[in-house]
Amino acid sequence: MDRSSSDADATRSRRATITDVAQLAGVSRSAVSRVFNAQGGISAATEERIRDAARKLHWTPSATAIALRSARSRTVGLVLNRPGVAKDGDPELPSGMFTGLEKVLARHDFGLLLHIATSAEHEEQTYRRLAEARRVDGVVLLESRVGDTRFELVRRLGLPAVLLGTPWVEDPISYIGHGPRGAGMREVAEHLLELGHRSIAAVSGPEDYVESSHRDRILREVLATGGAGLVAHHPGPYTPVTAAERTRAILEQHPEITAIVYATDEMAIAGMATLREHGLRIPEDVSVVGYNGTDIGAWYSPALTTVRRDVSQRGRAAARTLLGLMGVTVEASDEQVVDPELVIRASTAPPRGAATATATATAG
Amino acid sequence: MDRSSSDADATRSRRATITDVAQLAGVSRSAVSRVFNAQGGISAATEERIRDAARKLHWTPSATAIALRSARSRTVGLVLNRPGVAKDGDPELPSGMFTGLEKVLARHDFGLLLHIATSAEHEEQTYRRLAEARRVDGVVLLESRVGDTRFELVRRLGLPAVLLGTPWVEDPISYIGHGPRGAGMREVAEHLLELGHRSIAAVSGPEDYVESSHRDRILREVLATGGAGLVAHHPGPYTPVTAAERTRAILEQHPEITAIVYATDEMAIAGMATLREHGLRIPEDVSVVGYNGTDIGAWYSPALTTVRRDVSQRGRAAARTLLGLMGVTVEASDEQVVDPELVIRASTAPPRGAATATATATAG
DNA sequence: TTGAAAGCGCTACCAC
DNA sequence: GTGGTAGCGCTTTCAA
Repeated sequence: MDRSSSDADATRSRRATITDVAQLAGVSRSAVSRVFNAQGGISAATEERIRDAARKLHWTPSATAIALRSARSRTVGLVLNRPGVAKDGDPELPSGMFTGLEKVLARHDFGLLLHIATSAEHEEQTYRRLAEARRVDGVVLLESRVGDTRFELVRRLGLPAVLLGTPWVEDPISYIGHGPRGAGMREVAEHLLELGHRSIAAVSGPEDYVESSHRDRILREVLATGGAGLVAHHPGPYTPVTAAERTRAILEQHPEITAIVYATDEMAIAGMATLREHGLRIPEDVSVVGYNGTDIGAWYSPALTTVRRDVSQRGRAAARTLLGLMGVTVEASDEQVVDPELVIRASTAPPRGAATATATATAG
Repeated sequence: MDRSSSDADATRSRRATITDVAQLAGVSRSAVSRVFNAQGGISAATEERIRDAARKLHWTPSATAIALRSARSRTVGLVLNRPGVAKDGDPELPSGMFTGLEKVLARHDFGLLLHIATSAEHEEQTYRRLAEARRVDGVVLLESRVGDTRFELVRRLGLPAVLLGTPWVEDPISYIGHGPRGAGMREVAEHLLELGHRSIAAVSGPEDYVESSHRDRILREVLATGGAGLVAHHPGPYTPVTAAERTRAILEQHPEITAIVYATDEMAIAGMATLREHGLRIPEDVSVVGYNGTDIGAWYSPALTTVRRDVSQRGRAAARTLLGLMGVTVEASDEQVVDPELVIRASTAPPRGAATATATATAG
């Protein structure tokens, strides 16, 4: 092969760099840089020539070079802890949240790096690696846990972080809390009280999840205030299978309950199947409430009463906060924080033979 | 503030670089580099000193610097097209797939960069940006469409890519196909035929999705072979709401149908609600089949017959292929490709008054 | 077995 | 307004 003729090819195939653009435009590299960083101090004519050259060469500044130069990767990390992956369970990704996060990050030209850890150690190691290799400028923390060591960890690593949830103890970390009103559980409790329920069970999330235990606490408190009791409380993983098991346990130990509150819609659906197996009708014999409805419960029969949250909005808020922490000037948002909303459908009704408290309670 | 004393602080707080490690170990930077790249040619004693120094300084090579130096970012991009985001629908992320992808990528120290586009143009622009800014070394393409322009695009951009699906036309792109057997639809069709169904409807995915149309084609062919007909075919988006609407349309125009095949479990659940509204019982009056069961259908009443696929495995396969394309030596996998599996549950049964073909058909 | 030095693509400081 | 140049943290010849 003729070596000299391949030169042209090489030149053509190699990705353009700022030097190529400068050359084509007949200016220095600094000039090109200035144009693309909107620093001014370049005449309109020159700028035009430079932009032309860049366009012709399909040139865009190399993210990598900029990252090295500025010591910022313009990337945010997200580590999901999904032990289930090991046995190939289906670790549902909180998609609404991703959407919200990504939307805001992309607008500021930040990328979202996704990692999935399969154990606590693996998780910690992942954060450590991301930080030490300087692959990310900050991280989003999900699923706040009791005894969570991640806040301390990211602090030690010097990694800006935002928690989507509420820390288990007072902590200087930035967070998007689940709100003071029990993330909608107050409304759930009041709804059940109004219907006349007095013996209620909860099939909730893991005990060491801050939000889950917060939801339980509010539920218990509000029920107590209304003269009712949370007579059975079964925390556990967010899986339908175990929800079915826990439902069975409740029916054996507390046949008197007239309503069950589940931690997710999927769990509620599994629970309803179990209730049916035991010959119980919904809502005539037992009322059922889900959580975080992705509308799937609406199609169930009976349609599932649930709590709906705008997780996408929470994602957006987290992204804005994190960008701020990383020193990016982010537009002030006039976005209202939307409270969780109780969606009353057909799976809740007054218990059998209850004095219908509804009439009096609803007045007002 | 005493300027000279702050020097020590600065030294301490600044992240360590390879130079710091070299200095502490009393060697040159090249020596450090060689140790961490397992290039050999370094005496055991020196290596020990270097590793000690690195440990003491918490030093890990900067991913950014390596990226610049090697012109590879060790990152893979994934662009999801979810127009629904605009109206804040819930664009479900194929979580199993992510898990599979990430698992293999992480093992090779590759990151997964997630982007969500809200339109075809936005999508194309995203790929372009990722490529031109050299943020990724390759991309994973999802949801193969008829008339898909992405293969051509990534080729022009010089971006290694793997498609999770089958290209709409013969194309040199690497792909993890949906398999020759109709992604499980052959089994669905045979199952319905055996039960004795002859008038069947399909509420399927978008017409321009390759996999969806492939599934429909196989369904139609196998049914025809068995002397049955796909009398109604309603493609559309993967949303429960429209599935309900399409179910209504089918009932009006083709009251004779005895089975409906849905594109997803969620759509099937919405469809079943609609069937019930019309006073039809499942499976006595109409049999229903879902797809891609995330087990949620198992808890429905009646439990939903569906097709189960190991999407996580497909994700792993895609990651391996892509890594190969990017020049990473990836361990040969002995992982078997698992065929989609028909999961027969309670939502399918012989049609009313059908000669039970089951006995004869199943024999063998 | 080890070190010196060039250079990856870019920005920012300092000249002119 | 514009150009020259040092240097971000690393790898990789080439020499010793």
